[in-house]
Amino acid sequence: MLINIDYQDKRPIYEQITEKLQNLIVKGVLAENDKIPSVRNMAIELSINPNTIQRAYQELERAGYIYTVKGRGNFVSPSESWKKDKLGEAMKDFEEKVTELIHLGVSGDEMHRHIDDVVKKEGTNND
Amino acid sequence: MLINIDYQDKRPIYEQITEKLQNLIVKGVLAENDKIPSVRNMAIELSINPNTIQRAYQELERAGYIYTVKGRGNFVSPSESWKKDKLGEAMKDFEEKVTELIHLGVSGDEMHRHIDDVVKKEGTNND
DNA sequence: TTAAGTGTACTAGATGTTCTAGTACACTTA
DNA sequence: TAAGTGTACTAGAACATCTAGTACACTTAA
Repeated sequence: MLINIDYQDKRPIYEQITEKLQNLIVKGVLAENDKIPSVRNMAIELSINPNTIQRAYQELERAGYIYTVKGRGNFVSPSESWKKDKLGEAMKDFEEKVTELIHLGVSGDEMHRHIDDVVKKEGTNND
Repeated sequence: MLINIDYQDKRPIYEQITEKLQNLIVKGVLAENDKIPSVRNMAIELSINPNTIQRAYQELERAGYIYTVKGRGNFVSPSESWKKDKLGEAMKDFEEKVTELIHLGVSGDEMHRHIDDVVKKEGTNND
């Protein structure tokens, strides 16, 4: 089971699928040009309507994370097509969070320490 | 006009109001025990239904940002009642963003520099 | 006491989104 | 040709959002 749906989550199903596949791609779990499950297979696997999967795949294609070949299936795009956008977004979110933490009284030093912790943890886990 | 509504925004109106008032409180624009506009006044000011404002205020009260006195109005809660929760949330989001940036190939040093930039900028602007 | 302003609760209905259901068609591959 | 694929369309159920209107209890000040 590649992904799973949280029915407690208030967000629409297609958005959950979009986000989870995006994460798998960004984190490298799904490699470039990997084939992802077909609309129909994924629908059966998750017990939801194929149209809902299709919508998720359309969003992913629009955002550059996958590309579609009619009659063959959907495949993971090379990172060049999404990395730049994703990086811009993530950097903006990052700065917003830093601003928020400052207003909540967190010092720059404390944030520096947290970053080092995460870097150390992530460095040992993967890649 | 304390806040304004973005009708292009896909999120519901009551959520926009909740978020914007939350920001005003966190950033200290609205001080502790300040009275915020009444449900009816805010509804007139924003040209929307009073019920929608009421819902936003209910969310804010539930989250501890304001307190309600029947017959008198709504007031900004002292920061003790929300600061801890908000800090926990913000710290979790922060670490998630750091993780994401690592996967996108951003180094810890680069993040450190960004933090210092934001700290410098925010330090000169307010408080 | 009275009037104005406040929060709260409720019903009803319009609107838009999400999701399902079903069907159909064009393409690729074996 | 058959199986598997993406795509497009209509129709309707279910749900959340928002508006509209009404009513009631409370606080404050005239």
